[in-house]
Amino acid sequence: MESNSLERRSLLQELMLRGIRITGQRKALIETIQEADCHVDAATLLTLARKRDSRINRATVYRTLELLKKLRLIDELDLMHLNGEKHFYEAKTNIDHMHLACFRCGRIEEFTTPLFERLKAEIARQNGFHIRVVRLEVGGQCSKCCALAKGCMDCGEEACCKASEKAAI
Amino acid sequence: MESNSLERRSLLQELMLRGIRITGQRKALIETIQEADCHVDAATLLTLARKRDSRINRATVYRTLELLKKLRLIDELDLMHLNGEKHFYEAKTNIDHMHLACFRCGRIEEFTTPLFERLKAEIARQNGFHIRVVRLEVGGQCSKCCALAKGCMDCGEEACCKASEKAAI
DNA sequence: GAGGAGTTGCGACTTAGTCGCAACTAGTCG
DNA sequence: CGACTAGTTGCGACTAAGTCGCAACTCCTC
Repeated sequence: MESNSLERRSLLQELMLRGIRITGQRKALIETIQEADCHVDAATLLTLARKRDSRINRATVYRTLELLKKLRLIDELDLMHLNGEKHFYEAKTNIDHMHLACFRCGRIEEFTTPLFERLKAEIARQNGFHIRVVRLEVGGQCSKCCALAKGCMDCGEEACCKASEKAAI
Repeated sequence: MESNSLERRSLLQELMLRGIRITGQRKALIETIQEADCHVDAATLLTLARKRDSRINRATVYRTLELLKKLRLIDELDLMHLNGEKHFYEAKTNIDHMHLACFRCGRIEEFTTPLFERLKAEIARQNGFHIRVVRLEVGGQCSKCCALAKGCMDCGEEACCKASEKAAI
């Protein structure tokens, strides 16, 4: 049975299943990541998690993120450096998805298509590569901004969104 | 006519065509990027470029990379943070390609397939998104390392490469 | 060859992320 | 229950990537 919506797993449960020690700090951090409505960076995560457990230290944030990354429970993103050099984190979803970052309004869209899975399969097959993590990030201009600007910001005057429509046929 | 090999353009020529001033520093940096046989990070780029023009300053490296990125003449990569937090740069190719980073031996493979272009087209069409940059990075274990290790490092004892083969059918 | 817009070097600064070590604690075992 | 200990944390100092303002310089045009 397939679902089109992205499901995120319960990180805490996964940790316990793997026999990893649950500390107050880890609990607070994980809950913060899971209940955040958007992608959080390390600094924001620290601030938010401190509301749950004021003891949390910056080093613990990085160490916990490292742990969760290694266990493949979270994904690390750059979001095309829309907001400087920081990294963003999100709980992994049942199927991989890509991120579309609008350089104009800064909005991040998540998108998934069966083609992505097919592409991954082809990568694995053609290169004999065992895939552990995939990161597909797209930067450009979202549909709303294209409509607003009647074309694309970075191409100057030209209505280059039309070109991309053509290319999509 | 399609070619399967990745062609990189002459960055210097592109700059001139766009009426951008060619300075000694920019020339040295661009030549360094184009003649590097692998992906270079900012610090390495500085060191290498100084062999051509000793005046070059660190700030100029970052400013030039920024310029080339904005003009879409180079791509910026993380290579899955295989080597810490630095970014890597390469001259854009005629068709987009993805990077496969082996967590075991550290090798970077470049890979291209028509499926990637189809995926980009689908992203553009389904979301009305005008794509400016795409970055697809894959981390895992390359075929050589899978063969050597008779399975996959990060899955422990299990021969998880077989699982990925199965998934690729 | 002169003029000026654009570029650069310098150096101080910011911010992300790391590390060693002593103190603490979650979970286990008796 | 209470003690034990491997694993985790806080602290604080550190590294490394990247940025910025400003004065000096230089590429390009005329």
